[in-house]
Amino acid sequence: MTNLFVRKLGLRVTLSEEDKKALADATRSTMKIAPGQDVVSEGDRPEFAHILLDGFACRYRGLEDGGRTILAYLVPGDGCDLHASILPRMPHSIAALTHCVIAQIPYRTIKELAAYKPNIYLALWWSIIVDEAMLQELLVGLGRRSASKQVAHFLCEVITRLQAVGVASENEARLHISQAELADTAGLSLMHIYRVLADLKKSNLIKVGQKTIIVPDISILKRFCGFDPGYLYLTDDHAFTKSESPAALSEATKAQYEARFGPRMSSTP
Amino acid sequence: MTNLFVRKLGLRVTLSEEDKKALADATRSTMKIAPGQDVVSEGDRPEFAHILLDGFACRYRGLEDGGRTILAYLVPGDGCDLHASILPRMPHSIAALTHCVIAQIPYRTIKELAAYKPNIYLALWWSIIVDEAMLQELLVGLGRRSASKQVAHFLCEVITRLQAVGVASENEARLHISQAELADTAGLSLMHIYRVLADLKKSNLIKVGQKTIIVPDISILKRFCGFDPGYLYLTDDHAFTKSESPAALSEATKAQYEARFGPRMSSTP
DNA sequence: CGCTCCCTTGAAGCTATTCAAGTTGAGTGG
DNA sequence: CCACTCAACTTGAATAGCTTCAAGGGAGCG
Repeated sequence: MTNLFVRKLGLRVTLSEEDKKALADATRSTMKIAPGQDVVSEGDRPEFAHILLDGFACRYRGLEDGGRTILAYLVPGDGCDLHASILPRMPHSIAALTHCVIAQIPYRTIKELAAYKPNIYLALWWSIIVDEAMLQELLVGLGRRSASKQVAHFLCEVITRLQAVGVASENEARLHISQAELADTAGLSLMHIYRVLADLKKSNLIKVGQKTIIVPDISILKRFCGFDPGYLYLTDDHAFTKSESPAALSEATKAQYEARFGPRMSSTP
Repeated sequence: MTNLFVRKLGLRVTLSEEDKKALADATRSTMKIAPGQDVVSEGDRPEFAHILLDGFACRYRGLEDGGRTILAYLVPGDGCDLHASILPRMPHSIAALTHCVIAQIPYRTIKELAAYKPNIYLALWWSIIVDEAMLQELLVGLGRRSASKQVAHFLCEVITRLQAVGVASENEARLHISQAELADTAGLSLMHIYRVLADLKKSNLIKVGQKTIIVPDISILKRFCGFDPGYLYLTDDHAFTKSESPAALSEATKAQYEARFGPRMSSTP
């Protein structure tokens, strides 16, 4: 019944069985996307939110010169465009990097869930915040870290997120990312990425194959680039938020809502 | 009664008089911050949201080596940390760059406003989205644009945002930013920023003074770097969102929810 | 008047890009 | 199963872009 999306949201907010069921229901209708295909394209009018249930995808912006900048990688359980519903058109595209299974949810449903289920509202809020935090981390690294540490840091981030949903093992990880994709992410040229990867390979931090990067020992890579996963909020450091909010807020919000708009049922006699 | 914060939120969502009053009330208590001082520091426990009502500030992350990366500039009317309430501690600092007037709002109040007032909820949502969009734009530029266009683009963004709240004129703009601050934003060295600015100066696109950059003709600068302000959502391109959402949402959502999950009140007899 | 912070200047050196070939590997059709 | 093809990876050399180091000048502030 529960899928990776539900599991991921549940990492940061305590969801009731009812919440979980509602989310699982909403993500029931899925579709398959082939590698390289767009799930959503820049300029589309947003109607459905997309949830990546299996595979590996990215959020990117096309550029005038034909290139692209990858803004984020999406791992199973991630929302692709959860918070775009109020926009007149999509500001970025989503592309599948491997074979993907994707659930579609009409934005109406998202809005309903957010409006009536405070825990889900909170969980969605978390997901925006973490998205923004990842962007910030990328930005900080881009300016300040050396290219090889930046690439290593990025790999650590993706691996950590994969581990959080149970898709990567503790020690070794294998990512299906091409060097061209990495170049589009880091804002470096393909050539330079190649040389950076060659260095990392020489230091035995990674192994490289066709569209594949293998990290034999993740903890060593983390030490190399000083990776601190705090900004992903995948652990229970923020537990006080978890305990403070869900039950308390849901009752309070309900009461507040009714105070303002009148009782729900009785308003339509 | 209405201040720049209210005005700014009102750019993207139609606020009722009641909404405006509530927001104006919430931002009544203000404080002054001297240039260079932190308004909020990394690691603080979030209790109050801060709104910049006058002056110029930035959001930044400190680095191990003593440097910093500036993640965003804040202009009058901007929220500094509106959406951080659920975090256990602040992931970044806010610093005043000039003399600033700042309003404090307890996060409880924000949550209440968001819960009771759908328009305010929407307006806050917009502000997160635009924050993220600005980060994305920075990231795209950092990788792909030449240093001088990147700096020019950044200047255009800040000026456009100042114009939106009526703090900058149509033609000329004067920004109180030091070259060191620009360097921390663009992830470039101070020297290089200097040379980039020297180039822009030579092309008569800007004038440079002490902690001051003057743009004599903004439209020329925009043309130079191909600035498209769409991502700031300051115009009425997205007007359909404005009219569709506020009132409609609450009624429609209510009905939809009940159609889907059954009546609420009667489920607990 | 002297201090400090900021902007200005020059030169040397490293980092990343560009251009121009090659090589390898996976998938395809004969 | 083998040749063919295309995409991805590999290599080297030349160049542009950015950084670092070092040092001098000018504006504002006490």
